[in-house]
Amino acid sequence: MSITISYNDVLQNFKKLLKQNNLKYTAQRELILNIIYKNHGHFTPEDIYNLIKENYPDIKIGIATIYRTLTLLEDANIVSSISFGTQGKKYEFGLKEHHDHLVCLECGGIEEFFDETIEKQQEIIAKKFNFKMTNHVMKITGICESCQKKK
Amino acid sequence: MSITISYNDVLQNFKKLLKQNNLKYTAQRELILNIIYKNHGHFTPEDIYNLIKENYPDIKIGIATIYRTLTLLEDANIVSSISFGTQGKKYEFGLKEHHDHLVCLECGGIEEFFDETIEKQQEIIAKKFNFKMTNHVMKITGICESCQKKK
DNA sequence: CTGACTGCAAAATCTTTGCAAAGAC
DNA sequence: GTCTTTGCAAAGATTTTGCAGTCAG
Repeated sequence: MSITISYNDVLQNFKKLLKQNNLKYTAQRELILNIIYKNHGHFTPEDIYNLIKENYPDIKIGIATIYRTLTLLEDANIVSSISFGTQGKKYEFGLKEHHDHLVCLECGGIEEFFDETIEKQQEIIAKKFNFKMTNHVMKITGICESCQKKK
Repeated sequence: MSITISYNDVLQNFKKLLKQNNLKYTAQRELILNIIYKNHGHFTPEDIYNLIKENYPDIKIGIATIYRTLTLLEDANIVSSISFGTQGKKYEFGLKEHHDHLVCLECGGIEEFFDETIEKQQEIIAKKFNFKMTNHVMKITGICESCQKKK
């Protein structure tokens, strides 16, 4: 479903990108990327902040840096975000194009899926409206299997 | 594509619903429903607030009432909302189930579409994951036809 | 060195809440 | 009259920004 890229490659790519844009490679930026890459999952900026505080108590970091870095990483198509209305966004490693989400209303868990039919159909729709598609989001909300069983 | 319901029917339905839930029919609630129904389109709470201020200068209303009423109307499945990350939500008349959206990044305009293939595929996916779907959102972002022409 | 980056705290957004006064029934 | 609703302003929650000090290259 998706090609696995080693962290080393990801990091090299990130460094190259920073250099190309006259940006600097810093411990904070690396750490944020590292956390998103290694903890496969979906994180709010606060999640990432807390994870860094817990696991790297020596590193000084502010929440603003998390936001700034996530914006940077998203612009660079290294991470992507999924929005939760008023309750903010969650970020994950990789490009949004590659999959969509099933979001559980009960536990907040997220499952991912990729569906060729939906991908293709989106392109057909965009074409029909002469719409130049740059992105798309598909989110199915409901109750996940394990939360259904709990009851 | 959708059945047209007269405003009178909508209003009667709303009144009945209020009564059933021991809620009161007020000028503010009616006005908010009215605006969403008559101005076919997508509105932020602030849009609605401004429209009321402009068109009904005699009515006193606070932004909190708009939020409270929109929540009420959404719970009652009379209006639905579409989320824009940090930048809040837009509300429109009618149920979300009936269509999805094409959102222009340039002008912020929204076009609606309904696609049978996508609707069905969503159900297939939910079933595959044993996921009890209660709702879904599909949003295609990009540049709309008229904004492409402007350049 | 120089300009980019950072943390901090303050500001900006958007939304919700507490409360006394007003209004629906 | 009773109980809900309202407007207001204050509080929350999340995100962004200004700035002086720090750090990468």
